[in-house]
Amino acid sequence: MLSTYIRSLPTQNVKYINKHAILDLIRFKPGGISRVELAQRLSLTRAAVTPIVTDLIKTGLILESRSQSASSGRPPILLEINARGGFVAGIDMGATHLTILVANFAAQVQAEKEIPFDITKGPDECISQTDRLLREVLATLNLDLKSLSAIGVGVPGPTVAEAGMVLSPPIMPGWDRFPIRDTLAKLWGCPVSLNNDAELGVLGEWAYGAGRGEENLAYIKVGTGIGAGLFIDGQIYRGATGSAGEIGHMTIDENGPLCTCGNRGCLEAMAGGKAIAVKAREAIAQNRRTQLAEIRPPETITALEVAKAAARGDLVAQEILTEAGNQLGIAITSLVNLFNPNIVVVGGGIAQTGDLFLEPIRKAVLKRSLPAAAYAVRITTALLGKRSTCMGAITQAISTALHKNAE
Amino acid sequence: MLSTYIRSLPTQNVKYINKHAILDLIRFKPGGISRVELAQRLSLTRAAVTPIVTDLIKTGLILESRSQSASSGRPPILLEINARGGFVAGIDMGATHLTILVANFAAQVQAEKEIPFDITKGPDECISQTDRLLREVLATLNLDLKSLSAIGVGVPGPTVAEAGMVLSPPIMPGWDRFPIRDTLAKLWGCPVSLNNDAELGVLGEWAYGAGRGEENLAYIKVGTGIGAGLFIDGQIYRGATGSAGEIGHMTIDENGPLCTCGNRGCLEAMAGGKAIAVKAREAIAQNRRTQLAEIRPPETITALEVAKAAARGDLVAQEILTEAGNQLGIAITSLVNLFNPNIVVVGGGIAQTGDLFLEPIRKAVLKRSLPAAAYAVRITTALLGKRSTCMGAITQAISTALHKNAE
DNA sequence: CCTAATTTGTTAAAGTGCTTGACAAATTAA
DNA sequence: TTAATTTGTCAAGCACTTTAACAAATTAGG
Repeated sequence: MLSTYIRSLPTQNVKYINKHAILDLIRFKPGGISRVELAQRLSLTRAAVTPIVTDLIKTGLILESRSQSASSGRPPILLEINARGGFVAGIDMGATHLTILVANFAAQVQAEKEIPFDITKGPDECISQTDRLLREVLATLNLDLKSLSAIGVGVPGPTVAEAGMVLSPPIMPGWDRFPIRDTLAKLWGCPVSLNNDAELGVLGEWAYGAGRGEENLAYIKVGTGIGAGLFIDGQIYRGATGSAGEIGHMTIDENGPLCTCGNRGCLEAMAGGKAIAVKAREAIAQNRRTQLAEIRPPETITALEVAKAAARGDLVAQEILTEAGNQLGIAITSLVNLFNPNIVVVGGGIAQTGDLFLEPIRKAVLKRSLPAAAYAVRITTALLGKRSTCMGAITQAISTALHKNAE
Repeated sequence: MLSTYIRSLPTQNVKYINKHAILDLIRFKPGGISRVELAQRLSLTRAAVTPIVTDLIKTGLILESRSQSASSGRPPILLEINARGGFVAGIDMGATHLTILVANFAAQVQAEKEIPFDITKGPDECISQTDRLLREVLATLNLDLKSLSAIGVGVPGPTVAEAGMVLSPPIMPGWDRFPIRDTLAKLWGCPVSLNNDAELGVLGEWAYGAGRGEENLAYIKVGTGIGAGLFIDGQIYRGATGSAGEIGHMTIDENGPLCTCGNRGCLEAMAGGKAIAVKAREAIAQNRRTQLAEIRPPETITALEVAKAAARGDLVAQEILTEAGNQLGIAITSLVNLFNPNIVVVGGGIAQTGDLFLEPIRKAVLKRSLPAAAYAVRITTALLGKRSTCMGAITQAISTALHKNAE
């Protein structure tokens, strides 16, 4: 039992809670769900579900759709989110790229744009660049800002979601305590939510990706930095100060290379995007035979190009990736031992190389984790690819929009 | 928002839920709590609390007690658990020690006994030994098994709480899938709950120890093995298969000493009780000047004696503990970065050395963790000392007893 | 010492929103 | 066509809350 549910139920809220539970169940059930199934899943009676559903239909949030009857008996009426209810935007402000997605309330992507970006240029320039791109994307759909019901934003730093800002971010100079959410909300005139990119990554993969419906999942974002997002029991887990999942500065080798954080042998300094690029340049300097040597000047080599070369069969590139995968595997082992998740989703540009990168991770976990945890965990690449964070932002935004409209 | 509370509220249950929430709030508020405060904390009205409290008093689960009025106005009537409601037992089956506590429903310890123990002797012998000790403890109180309402048991291995057994435990040969809970429940004729010792450790420290009322806490048990228990949002966090918190086999040094699990440089192999004893023997073999050399034969030196010698000022012993603390610090850093807890409670025999062991841990965390997480986390020794696990078992048992009586 | 102010706890009426049980609707099977 | 089956709706009843008024027990102040 160990209840400790210091949680109560004023009757005022019970319809509210049931209504939102029904709404979420409809949202995250692909292909629609009937009233009967809603009742079963929520331990309610059909009679209790009916008026709530009627209410949601009247508000225009959900729609009825016919279904092919599977068994005998009256065929169920399927319920699904009204895609035409409105639009939301999801924005991924990465370290080196800015991605914006516009989707409808059913999370169907309507338009997408990505441009190079430099988060270190600070709030002023970055925000005006983001503003321009958002307007551009909207223009392609003949929409304007007024047609957006909510916007979700992801940034590569530890966020305080309630305050809408980042706190001492290692790779976002100039952004510390800048009121990001409020500035954007004022600029765009609609509700904005701000979250860490890895946190949104888990949310996206949980809602529409590889971790659909899992109870405990971790999302590892391998980019310039390395971060993890944790999802526990239907919620993003943020920890005491919102910095949970900071896997990037886990010590892998006490005598390893110097990290930007001042310590030695951090995961990020050994297997992050920059580290991979550095290793490629070192290989070239050692005159090793690799396609990467053709890139001129060598300073422009990025981790993504190493990944592409590896996919084409370049042995040196493959070796570099395997090594990085192995080191990431050590960190993920710790995560698996501590968190014991159902699934670990690896995302970020490099992860799209697939098994080449994943196999060393799987091997490390199988070798080092407790058997019970190691056999239970599935390790896969992000189903949403580089869109994980954006889709998480969109999930957030749709949450805001739907639950506001449901009152 | 990000509700995703796929949780519903049939009205049948609402009184049930409020009743149990009130009961738990009374349990875990030291010194009693008034109806008004209950109402405030649960967002209910006083009028809703009154009949529930009346009900609990009638059942004999709680009592009213006068309070000195603090401010003007009618003084509140404080409510507390009826200590005379009954008795429970908490049993800590450790690797080398067996501890049994008997307490009343207010978690006040009535009797305690500890004997040397060897979990590797398997279920048959261990259970009959435990049975004997329990009867002994009860005899000192003039009680018998019939007077116990519930019993909580902790074991040093990964448990499946619902099944009441352990799964592939590394240090419990012969116990794999043995129906521990059901065997004991039949033997003793009362409800038994089975949990991992570190999990019960967090629960104990959260309920009555150093982590009282914290939202996120981790308890690190340093004994023969090293394990962590995680407490999140009012609940023990168990993960997908119940093996969350397995910190003992985190890799600290890829080239370190061989661990019983087959890998190299696991935390347990470097900073666990056995590793500390081995280091002490090595120091003696090197003829270093230490009080530990007086122990004959050297094979009998234990980690606890190293800790005692360190407390008396023995420099070699202090050096060994500092080194272990440093290595534990590396692992705790990973935990802090991943979990971002409010507090980390270090327990187990060695931890009682206090700051000598804790300072290197604090230093490592401050140096290596993200500033936001490092400054937020408090690192302390277990307030309940070696009783943490037993008190967790008692907390469990009282939960079972109270919530069953409340229907 | 007495009254006002304040806070706690109780009670009855009203209201919310569930369940129960009966029934209508829409299909397949025979 | 009828029976069986399953889905969805409706009205009555009921559980449990809130609202609002009041009783109780104290302190503060004249």
